[in-house]
Amino acid sequence: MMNPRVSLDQWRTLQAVIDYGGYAQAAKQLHRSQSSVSYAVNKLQMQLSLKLLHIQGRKAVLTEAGKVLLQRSRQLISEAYAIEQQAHHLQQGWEAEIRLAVEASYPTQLVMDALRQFEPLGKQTRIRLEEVVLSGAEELLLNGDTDLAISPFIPQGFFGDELLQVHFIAVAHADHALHQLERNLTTHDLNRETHVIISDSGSKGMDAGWISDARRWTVSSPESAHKIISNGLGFGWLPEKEIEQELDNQTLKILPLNEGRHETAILYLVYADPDQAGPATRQLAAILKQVSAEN
Amino acid sequence: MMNPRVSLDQWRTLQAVIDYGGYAQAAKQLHRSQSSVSYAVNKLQMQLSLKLLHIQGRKAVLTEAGKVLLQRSRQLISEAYAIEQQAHHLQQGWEAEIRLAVEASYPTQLVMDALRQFEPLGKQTRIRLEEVVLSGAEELLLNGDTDLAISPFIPQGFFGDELLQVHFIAVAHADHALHQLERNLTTHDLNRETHVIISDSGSKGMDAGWISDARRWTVSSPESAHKIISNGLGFGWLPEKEIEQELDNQTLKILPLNEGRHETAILYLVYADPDQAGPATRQLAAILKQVSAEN
DNA sequence: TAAGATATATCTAAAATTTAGATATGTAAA
DNA sequence: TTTACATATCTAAATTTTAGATATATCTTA
Repeated sequence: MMNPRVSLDQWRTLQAVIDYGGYAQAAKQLHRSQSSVSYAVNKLQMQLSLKLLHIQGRKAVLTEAGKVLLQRSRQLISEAYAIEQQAHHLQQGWEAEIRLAVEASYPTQLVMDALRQFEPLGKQTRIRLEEVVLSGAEELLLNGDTDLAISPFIPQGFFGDELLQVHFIAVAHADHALHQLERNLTTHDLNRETHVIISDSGSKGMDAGWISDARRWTVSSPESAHKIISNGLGFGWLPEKEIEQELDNQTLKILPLNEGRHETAILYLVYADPDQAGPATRQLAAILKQVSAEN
Repeated sequence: MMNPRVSLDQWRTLQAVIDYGGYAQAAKQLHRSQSSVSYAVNKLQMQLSLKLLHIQGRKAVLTEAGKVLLQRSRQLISEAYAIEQQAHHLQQGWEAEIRLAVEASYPTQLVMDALRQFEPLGKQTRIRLEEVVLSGAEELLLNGDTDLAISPFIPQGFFGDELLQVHFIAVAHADHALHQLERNLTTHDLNRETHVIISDSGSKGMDAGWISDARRWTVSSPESAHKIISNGLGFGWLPEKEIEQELDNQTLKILPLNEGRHETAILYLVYADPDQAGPATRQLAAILKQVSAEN
């Protein structure tokens, strides 16, 4: 097995000799005697059977081998230190990992903004991000497979805060048949065309839209739905924010429905367990609320 | 400054407890007493103010924090060990880095084959690969900026071995004007067409081909030349190996020249200094000769 | 070129850390 | 309940590391 014989302290001492410009200076900085520093470095060189420093005049200078190994040892030391930092964060209750489930209609940009803000505060906390659709978040919450979820509803027995309202608009490509009728559309009109709907990533199979549609395409992400509709292959409800530009330049047009032209989905931030949530989870939750509110 | 307080030995001991299934077993494997192992792990937990193990029944089991930190500490230990390995290789004279300059007309596949063979023998030796053209290798050799070079000639005062002969063939795309004449070509014919030549990556500016060409495109790599010629935008001499397929399927055709239809470039493996070359450099040189000979 | 200042090397005893061995305590299996 | 197994703790011994004193070497400067 791997059994390092050189101690971190020895590497650290070597670094100090170089960084502070000599054995004596290193000794002072490390609050140790010069002979102690000398001992540590000599032992290191002895163990490696390799000279890392040579005395040039009366100054210690790195050999070629010394340069190479010093550089690697710096990484080693900082990794060792980072582990201890993480231990400290864990000791204070910081989680090593947060599992976050995000409903796909929640704007990706906001997730990214939140993670960027969280990162420096996150103290070594990894984020495991899962994108889910509709009841997908609920399923993860019920199974205890996520710590936080952004979901369009709050499952029974859970707590959550409103994060964001997403406005869905019924649209089709400007060239789509539904836009050629030039009158308000009826259910009958819609039933003759391909309806693009987003399927559920959970296993419960709750579908949005009219389940009764004869002709429909089911896709697993809003991006796919968007792409299909933008290509004129069907109609459907898409998040307002995502299609602003296409509405502006008239590639997509709002369907002239009598009702249901707009649908609003409210996205909630749901905790797996608000009491057991650690400080990192709370921190991330706060940031998510903030970026959502700013939006 | 970063000053780890936990020693490698402590992390190593924690690992042993887990890997060998208990304090007693770890002690046996580490040739230490059970109380010594107990002491090391306790000190570790004390220093981190964090429980890493808890006793379940009469067995030591990792806590959640313990799992996270153990995993990271494994990396730490193996990095520490790797540094010592590299020290050993350096001690034996293995170079930390080999700088290799390769003439672009040397087949990339052979470089890759050689590096793949070298890697396990290379003992932590990094390779710095530079692709050069014509006098580029010479310049690096003269400036001491490379250890090994694959070059089309051996600069004054250097030593080298023949590696490979590269056959260049004068070609143009089948649809190219030069192929429509259906007779042997004259210098005059060539001068009316675009000649694609490879420029020099050195600063001396030795160009291959006829410097006198009125119409010529100068490119900095054989790949670019190949691409241009394959697109019918000019003619030029390309390495036989690289265009075998295109000659077979007749996209490229050999120019019916009276002379100079073929040109042979000999590539040499040149040492910056054969006496000072370390074992890794010699090893790599041997592999390069071998893969070149097999070709 | 000699003296003083600066820097590393080495020696020894003291201090600190780590280890082993003995024993205590607690759990699981027979 | 007894036995076997596993970790915890205590103390003294062994080992490692440290400090302080001093030696040796180099650079600076007069």
